[in-house]
Amino acid sequence: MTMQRSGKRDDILDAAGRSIIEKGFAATSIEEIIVEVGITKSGFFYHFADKNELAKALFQRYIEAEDQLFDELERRAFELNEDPLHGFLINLKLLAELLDDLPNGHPGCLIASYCYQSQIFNAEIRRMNEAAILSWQQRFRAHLERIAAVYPPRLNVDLDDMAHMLTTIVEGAIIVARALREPKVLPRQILLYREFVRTVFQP
Amino acid sequence: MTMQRSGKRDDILDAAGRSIIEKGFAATSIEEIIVEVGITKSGFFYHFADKNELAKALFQRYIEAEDQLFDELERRAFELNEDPLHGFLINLKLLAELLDDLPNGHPGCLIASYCYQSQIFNAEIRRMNEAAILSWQQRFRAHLERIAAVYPPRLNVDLDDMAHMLTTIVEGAIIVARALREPKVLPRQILLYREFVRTVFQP
DNA sequence: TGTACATCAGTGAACGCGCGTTCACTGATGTAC
DNA sequence: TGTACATCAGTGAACGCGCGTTCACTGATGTAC
Repeated sequence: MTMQRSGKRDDILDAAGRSIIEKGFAATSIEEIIVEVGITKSGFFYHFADKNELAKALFQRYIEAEDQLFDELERRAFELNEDPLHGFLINLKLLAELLDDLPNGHPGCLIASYCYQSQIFNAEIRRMNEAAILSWQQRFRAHLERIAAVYPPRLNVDLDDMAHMLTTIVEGAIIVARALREPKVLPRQILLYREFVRTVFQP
Repeated sequence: MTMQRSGKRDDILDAAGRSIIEKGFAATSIEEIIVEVGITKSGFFYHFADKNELAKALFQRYIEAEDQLFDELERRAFELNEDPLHGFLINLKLLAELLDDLPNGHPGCLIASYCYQSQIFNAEIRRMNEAAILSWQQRFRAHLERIAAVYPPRLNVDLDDMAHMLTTIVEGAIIVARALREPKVLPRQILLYREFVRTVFQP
């Protein structure tokens, strides 16, 4: 009989993630995390060398989850059809539906949350933040290029800007949705972006 | 000979604003503010009852400046023409140019910065945040309604969503621009939104 | 014009609390021989 | 199978520092009579 994985490390990451999204990293104390998880402070420092290591681990875990999620959505979107435009439009629809279901807005918040407190993190985390946004940019840009090869754009728009626009809208809509306490803003903005993409490319 | 206004209060607000946008509110200490301004800690507490009052005053000052700025841009955009669509397109162009010039991204950041640390502020500040976003929403929505009355939209889009989209894009683009250290993202995204508006309404 | 008082814009010293971090130790489980 | 040692996942107590806040006081300017 093998020992059950205790998973306290993951519990710490869960609790920290929730709190950081609510209050920011600086305002989230190790004390409150360990109370929620049910360990002592020394238990925390067994898992993480310092508070910055916690931020890093949380960010890594989040980016991996996000990448897997995008992969999965793409897979489902292109499963039953091969047209790049149609597939991307389905992809966006699925993304909107997913973010509609998620209760507290999706974790994408972390990027913005970190971004607004960048000076308290070390350079490594700032590089990770940059890399994450660039990888999404490239992912979206690849879609748009495949589309443009088949459907010449009817407007003179820059594909890089179009790709950045999706990241921009997701991050921005999370802020607006939180500030207004209207979670629907996020899926609705994604669907509006979808209309824009359709208008640009559809004959 | 009247005494020159010392303006230490404004100095405090300036220094605090800069630091909060860099590091967030919780990570900005009163200590570092007073060092930058050149007063003692007690001097700080002469001007503000506590740290939350500082946040509130900063936010108020920022919202007033932002409103005046939008008023001014509208005035200039509609000075030489009366067409609602043409005027709004000029308005967006002016906004993009303005944000292109501003060195550190515009202060719009504060909204997002506060939003991501909302739990450390009191309800009053959260209400102010909500009110600010709603007032922009109404401002943009009024433009779009005037446009739609003259130019029936060629796409089936919701005007509320279209209005929210501008706020969304500004807030989101600030994040992307900061994370990538590419300030041009902000003006470019606004111009892309402008293309969208043009496409929706222009015959 | 002189005096008394009020206000403005702070100073200086002290406070207690909570924070992140350290360090020596421990009890339960795993591994080698 | 028993024993010795190693590792894992923490505990408990203590640390010093910096934070936000308080409070009695002050020197310069403004105002009333």
